[in-house]
Amino acid sequence: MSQMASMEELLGRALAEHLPLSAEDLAGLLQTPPSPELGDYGLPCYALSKYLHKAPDRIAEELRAEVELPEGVCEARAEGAYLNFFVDRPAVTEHVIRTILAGGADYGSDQQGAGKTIVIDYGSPNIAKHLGIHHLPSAVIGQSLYRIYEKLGYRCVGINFLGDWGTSFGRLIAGVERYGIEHPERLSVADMQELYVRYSTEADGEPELQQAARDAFRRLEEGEQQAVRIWSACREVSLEEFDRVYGRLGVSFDEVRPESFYNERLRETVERLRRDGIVQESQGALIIPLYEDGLPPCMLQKSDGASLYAARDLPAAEHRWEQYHFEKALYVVGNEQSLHFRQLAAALKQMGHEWADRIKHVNFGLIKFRDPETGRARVGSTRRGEMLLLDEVLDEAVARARRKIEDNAERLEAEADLGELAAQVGVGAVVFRQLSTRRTRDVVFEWDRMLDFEGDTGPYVQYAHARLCSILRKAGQPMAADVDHSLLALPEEWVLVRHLERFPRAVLGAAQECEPSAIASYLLELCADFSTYYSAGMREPDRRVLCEDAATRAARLALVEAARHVIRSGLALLGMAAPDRM
RNA sequence: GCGCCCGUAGCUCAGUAGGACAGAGCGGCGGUUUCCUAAACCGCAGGUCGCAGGUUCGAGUCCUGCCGGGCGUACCA
Repeated sequence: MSQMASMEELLGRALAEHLPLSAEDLAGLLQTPPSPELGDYGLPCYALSKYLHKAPDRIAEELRAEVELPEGVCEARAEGAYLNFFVDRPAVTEHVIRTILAGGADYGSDQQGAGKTIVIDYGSPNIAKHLGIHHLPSAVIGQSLYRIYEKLGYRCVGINFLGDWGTSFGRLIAGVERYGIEHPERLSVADMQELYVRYSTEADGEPELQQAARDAFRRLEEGEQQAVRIWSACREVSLEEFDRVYGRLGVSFDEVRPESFYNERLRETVERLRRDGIVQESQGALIIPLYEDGLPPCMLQKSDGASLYAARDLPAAEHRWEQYHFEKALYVVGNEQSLHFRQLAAALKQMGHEWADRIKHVNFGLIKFRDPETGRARVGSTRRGEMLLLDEVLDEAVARARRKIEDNAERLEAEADLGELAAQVGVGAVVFRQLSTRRTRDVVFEWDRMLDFEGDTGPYVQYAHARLCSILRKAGQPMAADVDHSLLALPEEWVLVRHLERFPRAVLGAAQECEPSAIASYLLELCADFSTYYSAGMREPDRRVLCEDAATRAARLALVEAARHVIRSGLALLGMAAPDRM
């Protein structure tokens, strides 16, 4: 959808007539003054003085006199070293609101990704274990990036790369055999986890048991029937649980691809690497030396011949390339694996894959827990019982949301809405909390913080949306086809319009940085502006959306409708529901 | 030792390709509900932007060094 040139572009072109810079560069220099009284757009002239060899405030003054104001701009003022522009607010307001209402859910969309594919690897849990709170970041960041890139026109492929292969499954198999479990298919995930811990504990300091586990994994790799039977039973049970929990979070995938899928290819890959002289044997293990890249070697096989996860990532990456010829392949995986992904890219490069640099590790901070004794934060461990289940956290969030909703039950239309609404708000709080902070920061888990519904939270945004919906319901009239936008003259209304105008840029920024928190921050600010506007109408009936004057009311309703669209779209980009009432 | 991430108000965090006086939420104090949903709004208090240099007309933002925390660093993923 081609839109009219933005105000920045128009101003950039006008300024370029008088300056030795391109219209694009000048448009980029424009910023929004700290307060609306100063102007709507501002150009800092400091940087220009090195081209013009004049004092910045003189440049501002001279430009003010010279520049021919483009249509829609009504005044330019020199303010010290800044040249500030005042736009024709009704015209901009009309343009912004019309664009949003015409585009609907498409507002903020872009065609930059047309014809391009982005592969996103997220989720990626290990089977035979519950999904814990530490699985939250990858799942929701990945899902949000998926939606953000999709909005920009990319074809996205979400892949859940299941950890179903590796030495740890040797212990599980050995455990089933050792403890005489006859029907492994009847084990629950909890049973498997317990079995794993039991065996690991027992094997501690027992070389025979450790050896038995290694043997079991080797038997699995060799395709021995009993090992395969136990392992695949465990996988089935795990998959069911993953489906359910990811479903609660609103997370889904296009492909659920187990690591074991690459078992065959792995052999071929290793053979090929041997032929090409890329791998070396070292201390009985198989490695790809990466000294030239300043990295430790990438280890493919242990000295007992069992494969390592790095070995599985190579054929998986090649396979993804063959399937999709991706523009980018994102791996939404924690900080702690940053070395692994640098090795992966370097190894692929050595294998001659030019596309290796299209791989991007979208890292995120760890979820940590406060040690009750030392007071210090550190990564949780299953052994210390610090494994918090994703299910538990969501259950608690939904329960709290439910209580809150019951306090305001009169707002609901039907009893039946309660369960679903509680889920939308409770889960929304958890998802938003994760996505509201820049992804690389570590976070210390705290119940009250994770489940907060007030202040800078998901429910705050959802609440603003519900209020907007409520106004529209109460209006009880269809959206007027033609409204007089000049009636939106309140300062708070102008602030809102400027904010709505920024949404497309927020989406582009979030995509560029792979940073969903940019959307979350945007929404919080937008909703704060709306809440201020809304509350101003509490005291003064004239300032309400549903005011006396019919024409003003119609114009304000259009603004409300536009804001509702944007909040709804923003929440969708975060993978959150936008309930109509709460 | 080396690598990656982080270090902004008591706490949790924003700070847009270096630019107009460092912002928000929580917590604290004080207000707001005959009024479009108070999961809200308004006001007050609170900051040597880890430290020291450097680049620049200008640095929370860029460079170097150091300090503090986290996570990695060949047979886990």
